[in-house]
Amino acid sequence: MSKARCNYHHGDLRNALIIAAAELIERDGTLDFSMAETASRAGVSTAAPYRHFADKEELLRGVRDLAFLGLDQAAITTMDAHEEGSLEGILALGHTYLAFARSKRAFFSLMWEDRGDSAERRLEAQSKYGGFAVLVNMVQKFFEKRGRGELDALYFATQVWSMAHGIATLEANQILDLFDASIQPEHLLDDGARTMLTGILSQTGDAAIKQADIKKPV
Amino acid sequence: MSKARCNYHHGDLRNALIIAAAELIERDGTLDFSMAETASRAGVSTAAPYRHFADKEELLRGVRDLAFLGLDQAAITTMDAHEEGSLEGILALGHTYLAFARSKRAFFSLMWEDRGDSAERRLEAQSKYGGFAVLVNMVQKFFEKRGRGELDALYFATQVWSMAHGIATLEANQILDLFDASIQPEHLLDDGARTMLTGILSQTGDAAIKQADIKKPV
DNA sequence: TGCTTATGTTAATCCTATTTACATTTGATG
DNA sequence: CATCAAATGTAAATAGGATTAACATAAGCA
Repeated sequence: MSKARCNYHHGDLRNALIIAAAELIERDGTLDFSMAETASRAGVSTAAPYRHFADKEELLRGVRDLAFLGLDQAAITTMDAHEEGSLEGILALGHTYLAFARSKRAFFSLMWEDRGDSAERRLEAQSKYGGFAVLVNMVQKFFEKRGRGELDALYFATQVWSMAHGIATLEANQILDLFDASIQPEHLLDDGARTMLTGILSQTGDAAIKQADIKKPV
Repeated sequence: MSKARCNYHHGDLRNALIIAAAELIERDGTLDFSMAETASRAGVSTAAPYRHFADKEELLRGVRDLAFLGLDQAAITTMDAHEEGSLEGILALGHTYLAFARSKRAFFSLMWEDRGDSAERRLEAQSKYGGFAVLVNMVQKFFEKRGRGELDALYFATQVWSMAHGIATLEANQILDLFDASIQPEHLLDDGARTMLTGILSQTGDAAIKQADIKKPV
């Protein structure tokens, strides 16, 4: 296509806008970027974004998807760097999560904030939380390696994730150190995760299975 | 004072505005209320709020303080309804926390979001988190009742709180049920809290103390 | 080539926060 | 009590930012 064509039609404006918005969020550390600046950064007029996004919320959801890709990638890298089924790998994944929350605060809050997604979006959302899938997988391998593959990995992964998420959220918002300046988030997380994962193992098989069974009382 | 006086000077506009804003947040379920509507709801002109708050952020901080009072009150009520030192009381406190997060989503996120508080505000903030103080107290009593008063209640309370906070946050944003529709947040929390609190007790005194000691490695 | 759709542009429009200039009240002080 | 300064309100701008309307250009295709 000719230069003129290239000049008028961007070609991939949708993604360019998502990236531009992400850069502004990164630059200012807040989600309060302006549509106008985003557009100008992508080299188009202020109205152009509305050809690709109904409103700012929709653009924000696009940025969120991008952020999830980043976290998922980090999770996979961490998993690959550790022995399959090792506790250490799971703890490292927690550190990765904490590091992400700290270094990308705005993105982190954007990712988990409820932005009134449509039903369809919620349905496909599950596939986006790749990081969580990685955790479930690692917990499963952790149990299997110890001959306890019958334990509900999804359940325990959710439990560990909840704790990691709580610490990460509090840490991202600088609340954790308010009560105890010497607190060490990673240690708190390691300790808690270890307790939850090995606690179930130390019980007798029967008792353990029993606890696993009652995890979802009717 | 005369009627005329009452009419012109509100008398307690600052608080009236905080309450008006809280009502709008409650009504719409979002923090995106307008200053103008807040003012009119309090019966004053749109510029009046600026005599009491530098900007919307400051008003929001006022609302946040109010929200903390509500949570603290709920925490105290829960504590008073249970036997001192009982595990059940601690679990009930977790349920109170979850219920608050679910029924007051907007307030809940407002409370923990980092809103760039000044250093002074951060200093006095600790006194505001009364709910957490209640938890620390209950954990302390829990340990004492079992002859393990030497354990670090602040540390374990933080651990339990982190988990409760994670579950509450995920639940408030409707994320927890995305992976497992049948998941029961309160059960997840009870189970996790029980594991963390009784896990430490089941160890031998020496081992337990050792673990407690290494909780804050230098 | 000529039509239809997609994608951009410019110039409004609208909503809301915040400020400015002016008015009223209160409270302290002589 | 009379008066002045500070506090608290009001009405009328100002400003910034999202979103839309009307119009232009490019692409894809019959």
